[in-house]
Amino acid sequence: MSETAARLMDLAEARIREAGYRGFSFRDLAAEIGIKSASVHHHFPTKAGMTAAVARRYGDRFFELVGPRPGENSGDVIATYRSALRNEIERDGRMCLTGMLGAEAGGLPPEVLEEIETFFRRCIDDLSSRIGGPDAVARAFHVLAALEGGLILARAYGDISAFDHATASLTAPALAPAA
Amino acid sequence: MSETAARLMDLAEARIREAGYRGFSFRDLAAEIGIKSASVHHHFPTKAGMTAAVARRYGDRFFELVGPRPGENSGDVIATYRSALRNEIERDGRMCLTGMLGAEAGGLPPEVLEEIETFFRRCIDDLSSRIGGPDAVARAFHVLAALEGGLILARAYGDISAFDHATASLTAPALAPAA
DNA sequence: GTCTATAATTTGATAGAC
DNA sequence: GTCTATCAAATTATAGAC
Repeated sequence: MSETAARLMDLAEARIREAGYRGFSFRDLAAEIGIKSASVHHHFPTKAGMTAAVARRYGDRFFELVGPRPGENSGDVIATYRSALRNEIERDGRMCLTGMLGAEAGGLPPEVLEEIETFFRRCIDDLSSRIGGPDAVARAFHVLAALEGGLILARAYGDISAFDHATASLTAPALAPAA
Repeated sequence: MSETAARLMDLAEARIREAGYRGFSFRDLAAEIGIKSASVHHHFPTKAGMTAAVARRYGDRFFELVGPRPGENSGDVIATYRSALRNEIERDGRMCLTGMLGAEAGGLPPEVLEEIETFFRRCIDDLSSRIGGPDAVARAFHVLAALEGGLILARAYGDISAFDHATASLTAPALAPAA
């Protein structure tokens, strides 16, 4: 992949995380790096295809980032996921790409939807297998939901501490909620 | 408010929950009820203003729906919120309106953002005061995040059981996570 | 790989008649 | 309250020269 294509994907990723699938245009991306929109189409024929490629790359990076380390325990896994997603909003105040596109799922081209579904299935598979125990799958769903929802709250509040409040109990389950 | 205006708001709400703020147009709404887009502008001068009105009405309905009942305990409150948000995806497979707009926060007109922020603040205030206890605020954040994130997962999976898995532990905290 | 040029459509919004 | 007519801008995409 050319460096121009990579820069275009970087820009598209940032815009999608900021305003969603309909929140960016080829003209925007082109202008930002000083080329024309027709040249963007040379690298990515369609917007749907480009978005699917961005989502796939996002997933690849994510799973490399949260990959298992020898000797970890289940608490480490959740903290790793939490840290990875917190980093998104800490960097630039934006959503997780797949969280954004998951919310918008009903209005997305099929090829994008497929990438999003693949990403989340992979998350649940990975998380649940590393958490282990009888309720591992449900706990994986819960962790992922709290993290994505925590990002939404932090966005709405314009304050990262909303994410911290929302997700603190995930990594300290032993001390957790009492009625 | 005229019945036409109410129907337009209903349609806008459904579209936003499906594809976000940029996922609907005045022409779409107009066509669906058999009028012209110029007539929509008569009821709602701007798209941003209409969306803010839709968000406000959504919040008013929501808080009426989850309003406190005498004699409830903290478990009831969470179950009430859970049921209210589950109902969204159960009805038509769509997101919570404010969850969608919260994710898109970075790309929204200020007047819409303000409504979203107000909604979530009110949620946290209400939830935390009814949950009570020393960690009430953090628990309120956590509950709300898990519910909104649960909706995202259900959308991405195209399966409401993702929401159920993700949020089941919220209403049974005593039996919850063990390492 | 980038450009000019252009097509076909959609968008938010306005003016003014009825 | 709805219409026709229109606007200026933006959008995705293509053809073909350089």
